[in-house]
Amino acid sequence: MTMQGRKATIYDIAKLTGASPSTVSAALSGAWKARRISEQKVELIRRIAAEQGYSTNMQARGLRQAKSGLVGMIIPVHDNRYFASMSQSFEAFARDRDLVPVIASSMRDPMEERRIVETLISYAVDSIFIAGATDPGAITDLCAAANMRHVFVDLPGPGAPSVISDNYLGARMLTQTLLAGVQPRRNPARDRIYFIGGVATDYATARRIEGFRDVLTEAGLPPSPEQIIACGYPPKRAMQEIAALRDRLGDLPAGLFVNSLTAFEGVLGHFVHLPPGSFDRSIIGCYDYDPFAAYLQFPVHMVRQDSHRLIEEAYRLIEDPAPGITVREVEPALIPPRTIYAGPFGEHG
Amino acid sequence: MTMQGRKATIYDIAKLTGASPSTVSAALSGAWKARRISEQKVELIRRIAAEQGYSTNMQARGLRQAKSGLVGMIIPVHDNRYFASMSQSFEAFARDRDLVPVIASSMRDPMEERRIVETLISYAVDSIFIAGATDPGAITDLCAAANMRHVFVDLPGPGAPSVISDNYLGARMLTQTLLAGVQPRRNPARDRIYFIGGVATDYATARRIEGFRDVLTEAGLPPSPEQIIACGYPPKRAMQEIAALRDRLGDLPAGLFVNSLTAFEGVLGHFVHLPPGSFDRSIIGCYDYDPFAAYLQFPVHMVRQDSHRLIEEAYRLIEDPAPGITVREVEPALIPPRTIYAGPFGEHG
DNA sequence: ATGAAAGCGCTAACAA
DNA sequence: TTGTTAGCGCTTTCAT
Repeated sequence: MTMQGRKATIYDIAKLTGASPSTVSAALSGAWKARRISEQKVELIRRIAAEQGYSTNMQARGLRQAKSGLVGMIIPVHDNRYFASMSQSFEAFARDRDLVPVIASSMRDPMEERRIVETLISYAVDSIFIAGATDPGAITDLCAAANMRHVFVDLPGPGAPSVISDNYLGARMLTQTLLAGVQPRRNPARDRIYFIGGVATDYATARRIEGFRDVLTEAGLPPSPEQIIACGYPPKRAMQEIAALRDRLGDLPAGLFVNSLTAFEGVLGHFVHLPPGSFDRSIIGCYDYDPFAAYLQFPVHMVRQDSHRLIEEAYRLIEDPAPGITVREVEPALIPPRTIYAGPFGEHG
Repeated sequence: MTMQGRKATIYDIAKLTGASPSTVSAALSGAWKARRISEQKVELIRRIAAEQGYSTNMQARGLRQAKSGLVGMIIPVHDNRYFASMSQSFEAFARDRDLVPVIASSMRDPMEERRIVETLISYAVDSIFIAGATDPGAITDLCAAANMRHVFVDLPGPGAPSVISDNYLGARMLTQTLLAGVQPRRNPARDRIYFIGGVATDYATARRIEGFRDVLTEAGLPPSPEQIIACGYPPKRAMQEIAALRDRLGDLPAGLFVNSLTAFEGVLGHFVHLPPGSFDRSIIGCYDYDPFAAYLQFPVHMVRQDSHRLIEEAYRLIEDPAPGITVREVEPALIPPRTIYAGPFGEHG
């Protein structure tokens, strides 16, 4: 054990072991069978390197090999159960491949999104996973110019493979469930199901609205435009909108399809001020799952997207790209109220 | 707009603009006042660079400057509201400094923790933030050997500055609140407050147990050992333990101090099977805040640790290190039941 | 079975 | 005001 100032390099180890830098490099990087270095020497080099606290300078290796050992992912926000579990899976699969994950959040800002992609390219990441992109076209352009492999998760992008969850199916399932549970009170406006949250031009939201609309239409209850309140993702907006809706209706609607956890947070922010029992005549659903939302004061039907499989498939698509632009769909699951689902990392805390 | 195979380098731009590589470098890196390059030339270089889709190769720059522009952080898990909001803040502050955050989760595995530190060192990150370390000593050793600046968040480490939240105070506040709310039923064992979750040897948990114990002792109710169930963080363990406890007592205890969100998830997993009304005679508290936990079927008193300030202070300590080993404490806040708190990123979704 | 040397793309001294 | 050159630490031919 030595060391003080500078970090040890292969030259230091070379000097200490009497081998050449290239031998040290090969011994330490595992490329030593090909070079047929004696096991003895490898042992010695390994020992001395460990003693010196040597570790490969990844910037140098990366520069030389024109790759970094990093993988990038862009998510809208960290502080959201859906994306947080994506991060967890992304990291796990990255580790399996000895890659270091770099996860950045865009706050759903297209400008920020592009900045992040440029940064990741600068760092020569292996590939980029883009979840919940707001401007997939721009991203593909940037990546194409830099010859960067990328995959879209959660919404399809042009010119790159995508793995998305079946939003149409999920929305249908949730809407059907809500529909089966509405308790009419002879108040036409109130007795409808409302859709709240998300951005209507976002792919995922658009597909969910389609599912929502189709199920209602098939039931002979085609939704009017004011039933679809795509007020964005920020909690505050959803809070304002649900308050306004309740004002208009004089009550909560018979059914509520909340389109994201963040919108649901806002809805909850409003509910908090309501007297208990206010929800008895409403049925609530949320697209996306949160364990704590499973046991609220009122039952909540949730759709759980399988973020783990989403990421797994995304890695697959990146690693052996099929010819043409692939779009792979993963089925979401309906989680009944009061159900705690333990994810793939449930053993940890 | 050109480009096909290789990415453009400063040499390409140099050739295209008739300037030298170093001029191009200076023009593009912003170091050009010092070099007094004519604005004209800078403009030209900028334009051509943009046209060529040039972007700095950060591995090369990093190798040359012996730093990478990356900052590392280690958290136990991504999928947890407390650590997820830390990530969000960590990223925001990193961006302010033009640094790229690399966030890795250790799953509270000391081995993994060390592996991550080594990896981050290999990538020459600027500094490392360690949240919820399980083996701070080992981390400091590794960092010291590599001369790596680091800061402990959430628990104090040896040989490096730390910024922690005042766990003792938070636990006192929460315990006092619970104590004030217990509804005795003349059943000595049941009428007590139980502490569940966490690892007794972890710093944070230890401090919280102290606070818990002290408040109870001051109230003339010194806790017996079986009142403190430090069964770890995994939800499943907490679920088993709360079930066992309920078996022993024949009922839920009068008060429950849940020591983390993950343990709380487990507790909830048990509660789900209980008939409604089971909680009317229990008062529940949770150390750490989750917006969805604010509106459960039963009221929950929560302690919100100010992760944003924690991270802010940590950056401060890293950037101008005070002489000696600093430990800075940040006060947590008690959040009453049914309160939705909007964090610093509440505008986003 | 091993060593010498070139070069990845950049920046920083040093010249001019 | 700008150009030349060395070198960051590594991998990789090419010799031997």
